[in-house]
Amino acid sequence: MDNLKISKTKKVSKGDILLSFGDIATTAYKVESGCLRSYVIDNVGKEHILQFAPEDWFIGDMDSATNKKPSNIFIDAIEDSEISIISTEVLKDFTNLEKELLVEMSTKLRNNLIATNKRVISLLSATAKERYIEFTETYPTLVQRLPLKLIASYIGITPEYLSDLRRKISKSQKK
Amino acid sequence: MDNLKISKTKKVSKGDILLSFGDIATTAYKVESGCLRSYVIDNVGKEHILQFAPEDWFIGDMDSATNKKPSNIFIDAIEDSEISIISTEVLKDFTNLEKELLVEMSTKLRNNLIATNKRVISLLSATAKERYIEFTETYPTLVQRLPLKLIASYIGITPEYLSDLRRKISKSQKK
DNA sequence: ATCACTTCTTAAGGTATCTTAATTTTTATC
DNA sequence: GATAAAAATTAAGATACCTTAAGAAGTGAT
Repeated sequence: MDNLKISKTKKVSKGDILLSFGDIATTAYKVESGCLRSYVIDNVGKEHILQFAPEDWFIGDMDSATNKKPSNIFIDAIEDSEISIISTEVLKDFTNLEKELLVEMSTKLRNNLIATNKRVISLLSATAKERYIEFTETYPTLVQRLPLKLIASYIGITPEYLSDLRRKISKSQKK
Repeated sequence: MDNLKISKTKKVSKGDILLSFGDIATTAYKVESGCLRSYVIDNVGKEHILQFAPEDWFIGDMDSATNKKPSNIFIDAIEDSEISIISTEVLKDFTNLEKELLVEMSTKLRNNLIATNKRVISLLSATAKERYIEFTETYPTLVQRLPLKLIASYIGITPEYLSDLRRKISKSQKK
């Protein structure tokens, strides 16, 4: 289950930017240790996190890599990390790939799509509080590990409001 | 580009339900004419539309079909439609599929994932007004064709508020 | 054409979530 | 271990969007 062409690993420091708005993505990343994230910056300059990628996760801009167009997102390291670099050549055209790799790709794409669909459902139909609780259940280790403001950005609320929610939640649990 | 096992077509009437909450999905649908939609019902009984499927689109519950678990969604016809029924057996395990089919699947999954990611970005970072304008640009034919309340549900707002937004938008264009 | 039904509009008041800003707590650095 | 820097908390006021409700305008069936 690891047939993607992978370079030897590389170390990056917290804060290092691996992909910027406007770049055309030619590589994606597999995180060996540490944590990366992808995010957009909206019209009013605010960041919104699309993905966290801790150990064993992949991260990249599939749209930019597939369609050779300038990226709308940023990818950076939110912890000192060790990463493998993966060429995204394969994404553009699947016809010449080996069968084994195709099976791996399809499986990853399918699972990613299922997860992303769940996130859409959550954003459409759940309150901020519900989304936060979902996040803690889905990513219990990340909740411990990441600063509150990054979690707030991922679930689509401000850090101030998440702080508030946490207080309310812990208050209601004490009874 | 049409190697999925497809039955002969079937006619369904507006309002017919093809998949209900709690069902385990064993089929997906390709729409030949008309339009289907998928949606969830939230904690307070409100519908949220996940997808519209007009002509030539596929629709189904990939999570339920892949993992053989009860669906969280509904699929129904929002117009009288003609559909082809596709077995979702293939989704569970890709290892035994022909290469050609794998290429087709991967491509569809990749494109779907790119589109779904864009929707997440939009829900996280755009206002209701911006999301509506995006929708009109992305699906100009659907805007004409679908009732306002379904569009509102898709972009994550109430029909009353969308009606308001439309008025404001047309007012600002008249100047 | 008429009646029922659904969709759309409009408006008033309400709520979830945001903004701003000041204070406290935690973390990192020399 | 002191100081600076970053993160988290708290609170007050603001706003985007929702709820409710009532009327208007379409749409379909007889």
